[in-house]
Amino acid sequence: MAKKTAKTYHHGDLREALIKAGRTILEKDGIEALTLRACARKAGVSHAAPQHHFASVSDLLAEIAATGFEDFVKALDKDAARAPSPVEKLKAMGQSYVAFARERPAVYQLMFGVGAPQSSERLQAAKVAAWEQLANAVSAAAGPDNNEAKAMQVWSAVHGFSMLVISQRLPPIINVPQALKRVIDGLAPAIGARP
Amino acid sequence: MAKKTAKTYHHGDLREALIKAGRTILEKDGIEALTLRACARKAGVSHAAPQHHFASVSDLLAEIAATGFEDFVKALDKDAARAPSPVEKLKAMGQSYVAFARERPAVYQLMFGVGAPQSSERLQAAKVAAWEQLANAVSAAAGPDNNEAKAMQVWSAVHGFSMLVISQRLPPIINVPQALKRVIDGLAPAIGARP
DNA sequence: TCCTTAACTTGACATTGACAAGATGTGGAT
DNA sequence: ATCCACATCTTGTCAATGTCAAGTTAAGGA
Repeated sequence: MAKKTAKTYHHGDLREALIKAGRTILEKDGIEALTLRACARKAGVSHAAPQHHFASVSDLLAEIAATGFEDFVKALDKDAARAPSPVEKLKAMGQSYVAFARERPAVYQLMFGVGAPQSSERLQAAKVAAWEQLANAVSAAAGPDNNEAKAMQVWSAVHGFSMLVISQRLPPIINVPQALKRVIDGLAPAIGARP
Repeated sequence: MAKKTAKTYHHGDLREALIKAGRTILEKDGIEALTLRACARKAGVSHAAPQHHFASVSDLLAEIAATGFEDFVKALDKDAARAPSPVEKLKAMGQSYVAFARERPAVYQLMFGVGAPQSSERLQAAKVAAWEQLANAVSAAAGPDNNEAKAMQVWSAVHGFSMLVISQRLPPIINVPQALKRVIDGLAPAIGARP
């Protein structure tokens, strides 16, 4: 206890319990297993109980995606903190980015999937935090000019690589670690950062 | 007639009709409307008719995705043909790539989504064709060294940008055309191509 | 002409998201 | 302290979906 926020009524905090259950299902059995009813079952409540906390399944998915973004930002921060220079920080974040996607493909898919839900205050906040983290790292490494476009360029590279790897769309010829190294090493030059 | 392949039995060619119906639904109403039964309805057959042509819904989606890849390769080829030099061809293909994704987000999502189906001979062939088209363009612009890694770098950049744009994950600050220009202009330098 | 067999239909089942109506318990008002 | 309004949760139901099973239709060779 003490961690929970609401601590209301019967269940204790069904809202957070459902989000946590969903996150567990997502990481264990993939996104196709992530249903409203499965979350309710895992939380030990009836199939219609989530209705009072989430207007639709999309709202629940948004909250689960938000926890994904929160963990994502933490992971990148942690790895960036170890790096000495801004450029090294940027590269470390790139590595961390791809590693997150490869280790939690289902979560990453939910976070960045096309059909993923848009709204949810918590999700919006988490997305903004992720973006600012990236934009700040790029600014630190390359100066403030063309800040957004440069950040988009970096983001596109690591995001595209991650998506291609986890979506299994790569031809078998590809040496993934070698290609990853090339993508990471290309980040700083792309934004005109002095090494 | 004459275009159809099987021309069998009652319907004429239900297999192709279902693929075409699916493609229409996909582009008109998005991927969430693309169901087996909806395709059957659109083709004017009963809900279980597709069973004899596609073992599961995943197999039908794979064939629809294959048509997407086929159109995709055609579109890139067409735009690349207009460009004079290898580097210009590469840039034209990048533009064409992003344009395809933005014009047909649902099709693109089906083609590259994480949950998208893997098998299907036709899909495999179409994917290989797309990859070779890209690899050849990169080779022509940058020479044969590190061919695959360079192609992956280019692919990651345009794919990541496309996915971010169509998944609505961008902060509103972003100037999309400006960011796109930066991504495209970055392709040739990234692979060490002489302009 | 018949008959094997592919193509298609009808009907069914489990699962899902969503809704409605009832049961339950919490916390504040009196 | 008692009671009541209301949030919380349950039970039951509905339409839609993918899949399967069994029956029906028609095509093309024997």
